[in-house]
Parts: sequence; structure tokens; C-alpha cells
Amino acid sequence: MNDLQKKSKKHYIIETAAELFTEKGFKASSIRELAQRVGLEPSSIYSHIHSKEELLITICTNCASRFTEGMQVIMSTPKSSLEKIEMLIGLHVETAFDDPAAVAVFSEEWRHLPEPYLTIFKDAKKQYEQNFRLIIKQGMDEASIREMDTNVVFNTIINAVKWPYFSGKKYDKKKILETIIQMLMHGLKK
Amino acid sequence: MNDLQKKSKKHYIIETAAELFTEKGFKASSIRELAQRVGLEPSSIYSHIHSKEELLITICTNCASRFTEGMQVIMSTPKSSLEKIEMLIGLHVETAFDDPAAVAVFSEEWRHLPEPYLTIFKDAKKQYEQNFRLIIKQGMDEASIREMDTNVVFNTIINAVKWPYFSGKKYDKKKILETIIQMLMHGLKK
DNA sequence: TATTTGCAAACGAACAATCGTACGTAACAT
DNA sequence: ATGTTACGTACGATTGTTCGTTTGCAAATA
Repeated sequence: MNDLQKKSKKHYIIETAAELFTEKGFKASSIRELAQRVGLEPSSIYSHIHSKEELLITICTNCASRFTEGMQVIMSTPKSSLEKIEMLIGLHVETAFDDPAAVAVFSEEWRHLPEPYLTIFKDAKKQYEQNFRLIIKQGMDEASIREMDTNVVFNTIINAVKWPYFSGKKYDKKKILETIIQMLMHGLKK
Repeated sequence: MNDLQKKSKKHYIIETAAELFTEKGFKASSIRELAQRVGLEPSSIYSHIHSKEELLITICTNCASRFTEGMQVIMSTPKSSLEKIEMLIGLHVETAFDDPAAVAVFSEEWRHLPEPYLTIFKDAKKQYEQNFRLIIKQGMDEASIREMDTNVVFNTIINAVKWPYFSGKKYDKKKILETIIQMLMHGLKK
């Protein structure tokens, strides 16, 4: 088995783990069931990974990087706050569509991360949220965004944008993105 | 110990369980830790409950009833679809504020319900969602709601309204409710 | 080409820890 | 005195993981 195949087998285990963790949650997912899904005996899994927690760390860290990097790009782009928020919504929707299982685990299971990864994760999350709120605040200062409680606006957006990962990808990404943006920008009322 | 106190002790155990399940998740919460939090030995818990799963069933069922009943009231009220949606948003925000731990468990841990409760829960959930979507659809037919994909609108609202339970109750319920409604009705754009 | 070497991958078995929970008994309240 | 509440102990099941060994395949040697 050459390097490429070796790499892709570990990757396959991680992918399968993400799906399993999504279905049952991290704590309710056993190495034995993971092994069964990838077609190995439980002990053989450990020829590829060091621990069950390593799987969670890998999944969460990869996903976190994606969001953090996306935020950096968006922050340093010379656009209006409103356009930046649209880009952020796009970042969330696209990430959720590309790898729904990973985003689901990242969103729901991060609390099971072992230290020091848990602390690192929480710090990154806090940083991300602060950046997000800053953009919202700037939009209000520019008077392009209605004056509302920043925190409520932030939480509403971040959760409104959170669902595509558990609704199956039976929908069209572009259409969903457009609708969510329309919804959040102009609201329900005609 | 009289009937009232007896009842309130079981209730206290359930409340504590809801908090514990919220913090760690159902699977990662042990009876031993629950016992410690309520000031009992592990085995003593079983003088009040039949099983760990019973706690989850109780929490989820109570919460589900509250939403189902709220939906019934709102559906049979002679108001516009837009007003009904505002009432639904109110139902979610108020429930989340009144008992954040229970709502958190209800929202995140229901998949660990044992059968037949799991099936019953999923059916009730589906029914609730269908009713919600119907109200949205009616609003579009009445032309008071912008024509958009019903499912996207539904998911956006239901998740936008889901967060107050994990943000601590450090905020003013009324103010949050008003802001969320403003946000969802009129959007970000000024 | 034929044979040996070496290493990663897979395995079966078992261990220690933790889990939910049952059981028999003691303390307590009415 | 009777029934409820609390307890200590322990059992059986499941968990993540380790260990020593075997298998399979590729590179090196003959």
C-alpha cells in the first residue's frame, strides 16, 4: 500500500468517524462500531490513530481552521459591512454543505474535546464571535444596519445559518444561500 | 417527609439532571455525578426514579407538551399568519427563558430517548414542524409574507429562535424577544 | 529471477475503568 | 409499627486501549 492509499485510509476512518459522531454523538459512538463501519477489527483502528479523542480533535480543528481562515479573508476584504455579513453567511452555508458531518461534529461535540484542545477551541470560538460582532457593529455605525442589540443580532444570524448541515443535502446550495440572505437582510414581511 | 416535599425532591432530581445533561450531554452524564449534585449516594437515586432514561423521557416529554400545546393555542387563535409567527417566536423564547436546561436537553439529547418514546417524539416533532410550515405558507398566500422557499424560511426561524437557552439568562427576555422579532420580520438592512 | 528481509497493517485476546442498576439492610418519619 | 428514603456492596455489560503475534507486500539481496 503506497503513501497515497495509506493517507486516504486514515482519512476514510476520520470521515466515517465524523458520520458516526454525527449520528450518535461522540460519547455514544464506540470504537467497535467505527471499526465495523470501516471494515476492520477494533484493535486494527489503532494502527491508524492514537485514540478516539484524536479523531474528535482532528475533525474539530480542521473545521475550526476553515472558519478562522474564512473570517480572516472576509475581514481584510475592502467591502461594506453588509457585504461582509453576506460573505460570512456564505462561509457557513458552504462549509456546512461541503462537509456536513464534520460541521455537525464541530458544532455539537466540541465540548468533549480533551484539554488543552478544549481551551484552545473556546478561545478561537470567542475570537471568531468577537470579529463577527465587530462587523455587525460597524454596519450599525455606517448606518447600513438597523440599530439593534448586537449580541441578539449576532446569535440570531449564527444560528439561522447553522441548520443546513443536518437537513441533508437534498437542497440546492445556491438557492438556500440566497434565501437565507434574503431572509436575514429583508425579513419575512413583504 | 410529606407528599409535597417528596414530590419536590423528585422534581429537584429531574431539574438537576437537566442541568447536568445540558452541561455534559446525556451519555456523558453519570448517575454517580447526579447523585453527588443532589447530595445522595448513587443507589439512593433509585428510591425516586426507575432509570436514567426515565429522567430523559420526563424532561423531553414535558418540554414537548409545552410546545405542542402552545402550537394548538396559536393555531386556533383568530389572528393573521404574521401575528401567529410572532406568537410562535414568543413561545420558543419564553420557554427557553423559563427553563433553559430542559429546553437544551429537549433540543440536543432527544436522540438518546429509548423506544417507543423516540418514535413518538419524532412524530410529534414532525407534526409540529408541519403546522409551523403551514402557517408560513398561509402567510405567503395572504401575501403578507415574502414569497420564499417555505422550508428554508422555517429552518431559519426555528434555529434563529433556538439560542436563548444556551446563552445564559443574563439578558432581558422581553428585549430579546422584541429584537428577534424585529430581526426576523424586517431583517438587518435599514 | 528467485529468495530473503523488513515494516506497516490487521488481528485476537485480554485488561482496567466506568457504567447503570439490583439487592438486602439500616435509618427515619408518621 | 409500617412504609418510605438512604445506604453499601457488588454484578454484569460496555468502554477505550494495550499487547504479542500474524499477515501481506515491497524493497533488498543473492
